[in-house]
Amino acid sequence: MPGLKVSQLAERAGVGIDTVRYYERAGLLPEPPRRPSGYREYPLQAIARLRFIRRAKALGFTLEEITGLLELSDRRASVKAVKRLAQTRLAEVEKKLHELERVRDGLRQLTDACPGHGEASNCPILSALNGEDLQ
Amino acid sequence: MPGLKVSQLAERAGVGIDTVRYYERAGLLPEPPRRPSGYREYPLQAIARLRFIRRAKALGFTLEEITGLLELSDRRASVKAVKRLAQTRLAEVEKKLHELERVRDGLRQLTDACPGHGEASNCPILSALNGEDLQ
DNA sequence: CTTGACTCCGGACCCAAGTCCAGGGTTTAG
DNA sequence: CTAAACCCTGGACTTGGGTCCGGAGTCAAG
Repeated sequence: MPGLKVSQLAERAGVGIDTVRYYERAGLLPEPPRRPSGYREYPLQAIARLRFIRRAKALGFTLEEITGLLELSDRRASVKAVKRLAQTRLAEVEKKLHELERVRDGLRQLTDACPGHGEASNCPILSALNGEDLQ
Repeated sequence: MPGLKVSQLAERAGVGIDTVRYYERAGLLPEPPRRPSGYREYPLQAIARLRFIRRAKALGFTLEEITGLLELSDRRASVKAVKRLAQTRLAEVEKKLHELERVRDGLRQLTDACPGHGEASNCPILSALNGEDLQ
């Protein structure tokens, strides 16, 4: 009883129809068999594959990285490589996190120091952007 | 002694020449006077303005937000509005930070649980992406 | 005066990850 | 049988922040 149409697949996987076709072009989703009319007929596993992609995206993997993950998964290849990919991604996330923490601290310092009224020349935010040190 | 050429301005502000011209088109940098030949001649303040933009970008403001900041600064307008902008940006940063923390925790849990060897079917990372709960 | 470095302009191109469109053909419910 | 709803393709467009290109004009040193 397989034989999902693209819209049914998209529905059940929670993505757009165009996204399904885009993933196919991008090599994340294998080309499904076609009806004589040209309509794509997806097996039920395609749903799982799309959900895999969605979950990986939620963890911040790019489509390129997900392609790698899917290949590893398909080839039943070394768990080592999978773990490496996840660790790499984790390191990136941590780096980004630290950058954002720096930014947050800078903004917090500035907004805390700003009285919220008065002359622009007394605004520490503008002063900082103008390169004057926040003493 | 003002009269910086575009390359001199770009150099001293630490941006590319095309970026200077792009900022002009985008309305962040006022159009400078021209020589009869058409060459732009920048006043020294232009350096400060470009550096302002760089610093604001480092705090994660978009060019659109920076345009607003520059206007407020130019109009010597209410410090209140400046502070509001900074607070909005701070809130966005904090939101993004929390998202990334969630992602980090997810990845960490997965990489910690993964033995790093053995069969793909035992890999908690692939299992999680496949939608099996990490018990 | 010539040469090489600089500048001008408009427009094309880049990245990711889709989204939208037109102009066809197909399927299905009534 | 017909009309609505679906599907096909290829290609253009989106967002943000630039970057690159080509052909033509200009400027400074020797």
